[in-house]
Amino acid sequence: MIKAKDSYHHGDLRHAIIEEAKIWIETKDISSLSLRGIARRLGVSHNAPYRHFTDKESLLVTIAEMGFEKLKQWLQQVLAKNTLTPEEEIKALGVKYIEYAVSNPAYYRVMYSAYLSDYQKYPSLDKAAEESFTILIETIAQGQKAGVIRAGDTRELGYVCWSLVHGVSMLYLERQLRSSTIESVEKLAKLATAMMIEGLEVKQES
Amino acid sequence: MIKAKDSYHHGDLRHAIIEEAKIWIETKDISSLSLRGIARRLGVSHNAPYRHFTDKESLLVTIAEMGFEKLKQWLQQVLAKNTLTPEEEIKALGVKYIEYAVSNPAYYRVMYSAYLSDYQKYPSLDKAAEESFTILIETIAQGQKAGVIRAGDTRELGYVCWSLVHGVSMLYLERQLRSSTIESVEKLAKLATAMMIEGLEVKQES
DNA sequence: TGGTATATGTTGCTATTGTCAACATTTATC
DNA sequence: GATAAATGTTGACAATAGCAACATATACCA
Repeated sequence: MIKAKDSYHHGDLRHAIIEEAKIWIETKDISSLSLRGIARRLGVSHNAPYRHFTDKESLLVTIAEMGFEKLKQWLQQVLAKNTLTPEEEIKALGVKYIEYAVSNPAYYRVMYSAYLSDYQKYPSLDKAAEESFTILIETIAQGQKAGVIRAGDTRELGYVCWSLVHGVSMLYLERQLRSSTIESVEKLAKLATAMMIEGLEVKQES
Repeated sequence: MIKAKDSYHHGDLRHAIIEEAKIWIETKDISSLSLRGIARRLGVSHNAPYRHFTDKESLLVTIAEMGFEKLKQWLQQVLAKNTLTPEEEIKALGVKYIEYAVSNPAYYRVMYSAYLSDYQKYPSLDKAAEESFTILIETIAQGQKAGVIRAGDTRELGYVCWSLVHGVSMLYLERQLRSSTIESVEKLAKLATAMMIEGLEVKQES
């Protein structure tokens, strides 16, 4: 979205900056992202972005927050079905999580890219991240209450699940999984979550 | 290691640069790393590092390679015991992997920090990464041969294990696991690998 | 309707960085 | 001991983040 040549005001610069940043991060990478570069592409002056974001980091924080918001929505879609057992739900959440990361690489990279290691500095970002994690935690807790998921610190079990899907997502996005396609990640996601569930289930005495 | 004030040559600048970079990445973060900053701290001119590294990326590549070398050594220590069952071995590899990441944050961050997404560009780095992964793969393959680990694409099973331990490592290093200490990660590592093994084991008919 | 405050954009500046080229000094080699 | 190679320095340029001062459009209010 380039500024109309003759108008002084862009009209929706804030939004345009965010979109352009997402495209940049998706097609190039986050480390090369520059506010001036974005401004140039949008046909505005090099300082125009500073009217909408106090600095580069604040743009990234905004994008990360949007990303967590969207992730939360994706995960909530899984729960909305309301026809799944707790185990199926956890599995479906895991698969959905990876699908989200694969489908929204720019968001996911910003959310977890070490550029924002200090989440504490941004309470609203911290809250957004925690809220999407809470969806998983509560589902696990329900499974525990129903007696189908192993007892133990719910948050810790949640960390294990989260680590798994985060690992798959990151390794895929950073191209560490050799010659992997979207389809093969999808397959990997199903395998990984299926295996994880076995570790989560209550064991029968044999 | 600062240069002796009166000597023209540093003596071991290449090594000093690497060490300084590791300290920087450990105490600050990778995105703020600068060659000029390192040179300044070492008391040499801003261009001295270019006699040892063609550019900033090549320094990072060197560090990443060293990191994979060291990781390989850590993992091989587990196999060296030679007293474990395949399942125990896989579990121990997972725990060791996370211990490595936690104990060598600078290495681990450089190895997986998205600054080097193009591993293909650096064959020796690519090779080093693949070699440490191979240790896991071969252990899983042995377990499959022994009939204790589930059948299936060995590499894919390896990806699942790797994703899990990578996820734990990254989330810890990027401070996403709230109020977690080294001890709590250690505990998390054991739980995660124990759960993973249950997903890997061959199922008895019940 | 007109006038002023506010939001939004621009221009120009400084400091920092990566990197190149040219030059200096030391060390190695024959 | 002379010359080549390795290592370090100085000085440049371009790009970037971000500040300050200024310009223009828009919103709002009497």
